[in-house]
Amino acid sequence: MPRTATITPTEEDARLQALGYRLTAPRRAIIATLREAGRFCTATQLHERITARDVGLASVYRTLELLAEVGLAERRAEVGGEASFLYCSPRHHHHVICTDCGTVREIDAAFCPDEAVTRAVEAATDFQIARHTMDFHGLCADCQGGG
Amino acid sequence: MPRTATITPTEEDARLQALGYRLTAPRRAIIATLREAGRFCTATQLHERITARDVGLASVYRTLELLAEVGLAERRAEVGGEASFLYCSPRHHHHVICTDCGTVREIDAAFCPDEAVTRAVEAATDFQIARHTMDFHGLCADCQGGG
DNA sequence: CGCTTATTGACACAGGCTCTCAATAGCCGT
DNA sequence: ACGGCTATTGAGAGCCTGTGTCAATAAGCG
Ligand SMILES: [Mn+2]
Ligand SMILES: [Mn+2]
Ligand SMILES: [Zn+2]
Ligand SMILES: [Zn+2]
Repeated sequence: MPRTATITPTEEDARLQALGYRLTAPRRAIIATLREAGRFCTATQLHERITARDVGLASVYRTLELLAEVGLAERRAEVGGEASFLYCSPRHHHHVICTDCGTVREIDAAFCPDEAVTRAVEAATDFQIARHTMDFHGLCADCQGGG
Repeated sequence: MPRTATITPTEEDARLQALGYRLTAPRRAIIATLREAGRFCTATQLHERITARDVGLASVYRTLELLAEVGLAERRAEVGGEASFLYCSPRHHHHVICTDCGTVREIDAAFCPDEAVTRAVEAATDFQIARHTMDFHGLCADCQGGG
């Protein structure tokens, strides 16, 4: 029996480690906070939100940069010049984004465009398609009620 | 017969005008340059590229902001904090983006996800889907040859 | 062809993001 | 478990993108 609660490394943590990056407390905090947010977050927002430990703002930026590089986060341009980041699970997936409250939910590859579509695009463009993105925008269940 | 070459307002120019915005020389230059680039461009890049007239950098920023607002451009976050803009035609369309040289080509709505897919996403998520985005990434014809 | 006023360009300025560097803490080998 | 190597961190200075201000200009309209 484990004496103390074993800190189970999440799947994302493991991925970072596999790529040779050190699994540090600040990184864990940032990743967890971003994942639990379930929406696009700015570095400042995450920095304010992390309370368990004193994480420097520069480290938040550095980690977000790293996550985007590795594919665990998606960077988006925000009006006002401040970038936003969304947590992305390691698996291929797509997004459903609420246009009202900003909530994001992942949907799995079952909804991917048919292989035939990709072939058709290749035929029409002479591109050699390697990957795709697809997002759906609309109102989440909570935001459909009120005006 | 026209004595001088009539400057035909492009479809985008007309759209701006219809929305009550004035069709100025700087705006035309910026739009034309962005459209002809056929790729994501930063404000600085566009500013350097516009030679026909002396356009202020602030005006480039303002126009790009306007275009994004109206739907004639798509804003993207770039590594390094500088935002990039891609010209987007007024019609609904999707993108094929070269992962090597950055060239972007539009493909039309014929490749849209089937209506049934959108319905399935709605059923799976309880969202009310209003619109979607879909981009394909791969190598353009020119970039497939060499390594 | 003038009048009205949206738009421009220059420049000052704000704030997001990065760089530097000494201190800290993962990770590995023992 | 312990110690060493070095990636990583946090603080703060500094850079650079992007915005606000304002007088001058020009688009649109009668
Ligand atoms: Mn995702
Ligand atoms: Mn487009
Ligand atoms: Zn919502
Ligand atoms: Zn290419």
